Formats: sequence, C-alpha cells, structure tokens
Amino acid sequence: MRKTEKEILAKAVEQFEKLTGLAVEIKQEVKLQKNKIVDARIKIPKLKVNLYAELKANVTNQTLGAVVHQIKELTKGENELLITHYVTPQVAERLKDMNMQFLDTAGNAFINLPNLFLFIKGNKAEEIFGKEKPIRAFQPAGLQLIYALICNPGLEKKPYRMMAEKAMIANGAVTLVVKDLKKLGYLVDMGKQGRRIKNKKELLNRWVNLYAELLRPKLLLGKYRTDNMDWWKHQDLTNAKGLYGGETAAALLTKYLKPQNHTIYIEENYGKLLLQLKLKKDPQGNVEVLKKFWNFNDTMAKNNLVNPILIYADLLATGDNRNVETAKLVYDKEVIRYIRED
DNA sequence: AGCTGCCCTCACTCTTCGTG
DNA sequence: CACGAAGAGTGAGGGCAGCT
Repeated sequence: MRKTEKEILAKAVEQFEKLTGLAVEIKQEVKLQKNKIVDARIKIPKLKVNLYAELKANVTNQTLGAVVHQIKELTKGENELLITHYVTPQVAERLKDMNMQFLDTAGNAFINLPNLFLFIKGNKAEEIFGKEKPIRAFQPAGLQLIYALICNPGLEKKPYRMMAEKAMIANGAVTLVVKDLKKLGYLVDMGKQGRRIKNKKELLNRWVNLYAELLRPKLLLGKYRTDNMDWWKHQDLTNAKGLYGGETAAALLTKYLKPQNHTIYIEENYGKLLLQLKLKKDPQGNVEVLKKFWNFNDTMAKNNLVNPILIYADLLATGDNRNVETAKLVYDKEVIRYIRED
C-alpha cells in the first residue's frame, strides 16, 4: 500500500470514529477467500462487524463505475467499503444509489449496516492534505515565461498567446503562471493600463536559482568535445542558429576569464553546428549543447551571445569562484538595466 | 446583431515518481 | 524494472467584451 493511501486510511477512520463514537480496529492487507487481498479490514467490535475496505486515492464521476465494480467483485459476499481522499456530493449520491459504502477523509460517509446507518455528504475536502501544491510559476514552463518577461520589458501587457509564443509554452501554462505571479506580488493588473511586473530584482534572483535547479537540467541535448582550443574566439554561429552562453559568452563579453567549459544554446536540430565546430560526442566533454527555450531576438544575438541574464545565470549555476566573480561583473554592467523599476 | 480578438478552461497526453 | 498514480504541460474550443 502506498504511503498516501495509508494516510488516507488513517484519516478516514479517524473521521469515522469521530462521527460515530465507535472504536475500530484496523488490519491492513487482509486475505479473503481465494487468496484475494483487500487493502484493510475495519473491525467494529461494538457492532460485531467487519468491513473490508479498498483504498482509492481519487474517485471521480468517470472512474466510479469501474471502481465500484472492482470492489464488489473483490469482496463478494462481504461488507465492502470504499475509502478515498474525497467524495463530492454528486459522487456520494451515486455511491449510495449503488449501495456502495464509503468513507472519506473529509468526514463524508455512507454506511448501511443492520444497526448503523450513516449518510453524510457536502463536507469540504481539507485544503492542506499532505503537502501544499507547488507554485506553477516556478516550474519549468513558468521559468521560461519569467525569462521572456524579464528579457522583454512590456511583454506582460501583451496577450497571453504572445507571451506563450515568446516563452515557447502553451497558453494554458501562461494562465497558471500569471495567476501565481499575481498572488506572489510580481505582477499587478492595472486595469486599462494593462499588467505590470513588480519586484523585478527579487524575481530575477529567484529565477536564477530555480533555473539552475529545475529548468537547465532539462535543456541538455548533449555533451561534446573538440580538439581545437580556441575555436570559440572566431566561430560565427549564425548559420547554425546557435548562441554562446555560460563561460564562453562571458569570456567574449568581458575578456575576464578563460573558459574551461563551453555552453551553446541551439534549436533542436543542430547537425550543422556539430559539423561546423567538429564536435564529437563525449559524455565527459567540456562543450555542452543546450536547447534554446525562448523565441525572441535580443541585441546580443548579433554577437552570437545569449541575453546577459542567461549568461549571468549560467555562470552562477557552475558555482565556480572565478565564474561567480565574473557573474557580478556581468550583472553590474549588463543585467542591471533589465531590472530597473519603472 | 455579427464580428473579432482575447482570456481561460478542460480533457487530454506526456513525464516523473513511488512501490512492490 | 514494470506498473500505475500523480503531476506538469498542451492547445483546441467556449464564451465574453468591445467594436462596427
């Protein structure tokens, strides 16, 4: 039995005891005849009754038929019971009509025993069950949108579909992320004057950390090696549609460091790039090719560089001391203008 | 009233994760 | 390591607001 199922079992039984004042004994994984195993046996000593319970995390209108059928099949001839996280009022009615006894963690129940009848519906599901739901704005799709928003001042005022296009995510994701950003105070709706980003500096900080943790790992297309040491100084990637990021970009931009590792962002098909740079596949190689996750041009592109915000994030993601120093330079010189509050 | 552009929902697919 | 559940992301389509 899964951990969440165990939690559901404990919670639902607790609700039952509270409702009825009856003490119960639980035994998990009980064998029935023909070696069938049922998730739990709920014994109510006072009523001299056993209920055989099956746990289902979620039961919806669609799945209800199959679930009930499965349980009745399993516990043939016994007192069957469905235990689940939450039963909506509508589902409760249907279960009652099917004479399917149930308990949920919100205290809804249908019990139809010779000397105990219970039918309770309409109790609300507890919001905080297990862990709170994750912030969608800080999932990969959200991070892609935040990047597009910071790189393109004013984009937040544009229609959702345009934001979606620039960030290379679906419209639906924009809805979720915008909601979150509003809740967190990073986006305000000013009615006629449209939406507006707030606290850009703080938002960027969070983005940089989460980028390294959640988005960047998903972008890796491959690791490569090349024998030429200085190739990156004079290779124009325009034809191959590539852009330098990370240490490579920082070196070209600041002349402050000698890159040990190279980062190239590129669109999905990158055969041209491999040919041009004579890159050989090598999991230990020092050239990483990452998938481009934005769909807009900015001023640095003509120099084969990604936006300085991304260079900054790449440098910090390495954790290397020298890189962190360089990141500060890039921040003061280039990034700062993107996070001015206006 | 009809048209247009926009927002947002929802049913679905894809991906990840926990479990036996 | 295969399976199913949960979670994340998708995008067509419904419905609404503002314009003609």
